[in-house]
Order: sequence, then structure tokens, then C-alpha cells
Amino acid sequence: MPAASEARRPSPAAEPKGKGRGRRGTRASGDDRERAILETAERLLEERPLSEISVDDLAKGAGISRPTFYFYFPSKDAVVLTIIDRLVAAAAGSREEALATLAQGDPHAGLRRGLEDLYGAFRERRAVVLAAAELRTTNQEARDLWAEVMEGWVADVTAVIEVERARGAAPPGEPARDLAIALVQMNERVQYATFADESPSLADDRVLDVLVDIWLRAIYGTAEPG
Amino acid sequence: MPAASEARRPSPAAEPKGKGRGRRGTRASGDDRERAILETAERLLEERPLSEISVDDLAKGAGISRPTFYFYFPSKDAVVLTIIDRLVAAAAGSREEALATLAQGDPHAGLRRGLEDLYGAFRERRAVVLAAAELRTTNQEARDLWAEVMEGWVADVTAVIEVERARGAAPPGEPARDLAIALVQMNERVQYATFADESPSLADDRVLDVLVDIWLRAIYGTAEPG
DNA sequence: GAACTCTATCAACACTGTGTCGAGTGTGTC
DNA sequence: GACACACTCGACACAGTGTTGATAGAGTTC
Repeated sequence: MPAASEARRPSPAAEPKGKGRGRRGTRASGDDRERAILETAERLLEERPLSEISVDDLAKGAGISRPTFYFYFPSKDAVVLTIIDRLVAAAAGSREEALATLAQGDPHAGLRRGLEDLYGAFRERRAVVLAAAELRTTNQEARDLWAEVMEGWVADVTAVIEVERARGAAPPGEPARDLAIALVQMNERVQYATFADESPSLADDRVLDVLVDIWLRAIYGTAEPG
Repeated sequence: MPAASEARRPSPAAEPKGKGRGRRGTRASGDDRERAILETAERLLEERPLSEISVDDLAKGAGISRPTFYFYFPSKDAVVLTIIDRLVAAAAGSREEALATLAQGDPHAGLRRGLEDLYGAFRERRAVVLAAAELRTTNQEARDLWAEVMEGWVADVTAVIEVERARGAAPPGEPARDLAIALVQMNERVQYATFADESPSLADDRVLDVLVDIWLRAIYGTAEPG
């Protein structure tokens, strides 16, 4: 059985050459293939679940043989982790923005804007979100990456709740972090169900209304915070 | 690739013999092996994830060869589905009881009792819950089974919310079913995270307090319903 | 322009796991 | 004692993963 941690950076030389980690010089053909593999993976994930995509599919899609695939990535999982990294980076952008909106003024509007941005960012990459969930069940690195992301959101939400309580806008109640964990996990699950079109799931255009309603009631004790 | 639907009933004769579906007569040795396979699966699932358990492991554990395993079950997934069936049946018991408690009297206490029973039933079989989640990502039958379970809970909770609104105990708000979906999915996710000991997750003894608090606020608009 | 290096490529291999086939072996029954 | 039937497993075919080793070509370097 392979060791727990696999490198997902496709850099051919195992350790960073020299000290910097800049891109390779003029040499380009390798980068092209790398990109072709990533694009093939994203395309195939729109069509079918990760478990039904083989290394051979990725190689064929990128116009190379299976062994050549292993020159660029150590495994199929590494490809998907690279794709998830990008999603996470994009989502981090939305988060910054959302926090800023929330900080000044009306919590209802701010919260809705925040959840909206995040939902939008994920919906745009539905296939990647579903693949991430699938990978998490078998891959420790995927679990760690997702845990890090969740921790970030929980920390943000915890801070928001504490600020609102301190300024008297929100009543005291369960520990802010506990509340934040449950709310963030609810969002994850509800959004996933909608993306996967599960059997009980919210319609796409109902997700935000319902989530915002529950967040406001959980934090402020009412849907119309003062 | 195998067809979508696999039988999980281990009965050797493909179709139910005669018309009833009673157990086989005096013949016993087969049933023993079947039970041994199921017990081995449950035991191994306490030790490691489903993806790291092979058909050979199950066969060895039950003291038979791999081909013989296939005499009893069509696949590893079928074994796990049988185990999940049992969990679901046990959980259905808790649900009946919980609804009864809820029907007469204090919603706070009733709701807490209900969520408590369910949480307890699942925590007792943590390993099976985790295996079910893993299986759901690759197995359509597992998805269908789980969807059915979720639909049942959502229907119950929807009914409770509607009754509470009709009798004026709960204020109007988002459609009852939408609210129910989000709350039930929140519970699933929060409980899973705690069972899996994920990085942001609620401590075992915090789960119920936090979930009940959010449910009450979401349904009644306050944590102290009248 | 011969030797040397470094990226890139793939046929062939070794291995793990799944599921099937067909040839058994024992036990009970008519 | 022969027929059926439940049960068992060695041997096979197949799909997928990851590795090895040989090689091709492009770009220095002297």
C-alpha cells in the first residue's frame, strides 16, 4: 500500500531545483501536456464520476500513453488534487470579498452576499466539488485539504458571531465556534445535495433563501436582525 | 462495467422459491457462513475503511475461499448494503418512538428526545455509518437506499413543522419541506463529521445541544418555544 | 560534429483485485 | 445406488495501477 502522502505538484524533478521554485525556462511542450491532462480531467468529470475515470482515460484524452502520464503526475488523485487546489483558491477570493461586505453594515444583506458568492463559486465548478467529495472518502491528502478549507470558514464565521454578540446585535447562546461548525457543515451538505441532484435536495433557486434564513435565526434568534 | 442494480439479498436461488420468502428449512451450514461474512465485515469496518477491505479479506475472515464468498454474496458492496439495511431498520425504530414523544406535549423536550435517539442509534454503529457514506459515492443502490431514508425523515419533520405552524406554536416562514431538508441534512453532516473525527467537528457531547438549538430557532424563531 | 545531458516517450512487465467457470465433494432422499 | 442439491475451490480472464528500461530527439559543450 502506498504511503499516506503523495506529492501533487507535477514538477518532474522531485525536489525543487536550486532554491527558487520558478517555472521552467523556454521549454514548453511539457507544460502543454500537463495542461492537457488537467483539462481532460475537468472535461471527463463533467461526464462521469471520478471512480469511472482511469489513468488511461486521462492519458488518452491528453494524447499520450499511460506511462507518460506518470511522468507528469504521480497518480490520478494528484491530478484531481491540483484541480481542487484551484477551486479552493477561487473560493478564497469570494470569501475575502464576502467578509468585507459583512463587516460594514446590514448583517442580513452582508450574510446573504457572502453565502451567495460562495455558492456561486462552487456551482460554477459543480463537477469539481463532486469529485472532491468522492476523493475525500479514500484519500487522506484530500481530507486534509478540505479540513483546512472548512477550518478557515469556521474561524471566519466564529469571529463574525463573536463580534455581533459583543456589539449586542446577537444574543448569547451556544459557543460561537460550535454554532459556526454546524452552520458551515450544513451549507456544505445542502449545497452538495443540490449539486448532485440528490433525492431530498433543495431546488437550486431555494438554497440561498433557506440557508440565509437558518443562519439568521441561529445567530440572531430571528430572521430580521436589528 | 456491471449493470446498475445488483441484488443484495444473499439467497442462493435467484428468485424467491415458491411464493413465501421464509428461511431455508433445517439446512444450517450455509446460514452460518453468511453470518460469518457479515460479522467479519462489521469487525473489519471497525478497523479500517471499506476501500481497504477486499473480498478476499471477507472470505478469509469467514474461513472460506474467495469463489465461495461469491456463492453467498454477489459482491463486497452487497454485504455492506445488507449491513446498512439493518442499521436503517434499527433507526426506523427510534424514529417511531421519537415521533410519538414529540406528538404529545413540550416540543423542546420532544425534539431533543427524537434527535437524541437517532444520534444514539447511529453512534452505536459508527463504523457502519462511515461505510455507508463511503459506499454512497460509488454505488447507486446505496445512494437510493440512503435517499429513501432521508426522504422519510424529511417527510416526518415537514409534517411536524406544519402541525406546529397550524396550531400557532411556530411562526410562518420558508416552506416547511425546504426547512426540513436543510435541517435533516445538517444533522447528517454534523453527525458524520463527529463520527469521523474530522478536523472541524463538534465534540461528541456538544452535538445534541447545538443541533437542538438550531432546530428550535429555525422552526420556532427562538430557542424557547411556547 | 562527436560526445554528453536532459526531457520526454512508450512497450513490456509485475502486481493487486474482481468476478466467472467448471470440476469436484459430501449429505440426504427416493 | 443413483440422483439431486448445497456447497467448495483451483484456475482462469480481465481491468486497473504503477515501474522498468530502452530509446528518441533537442540543446549544449568542446
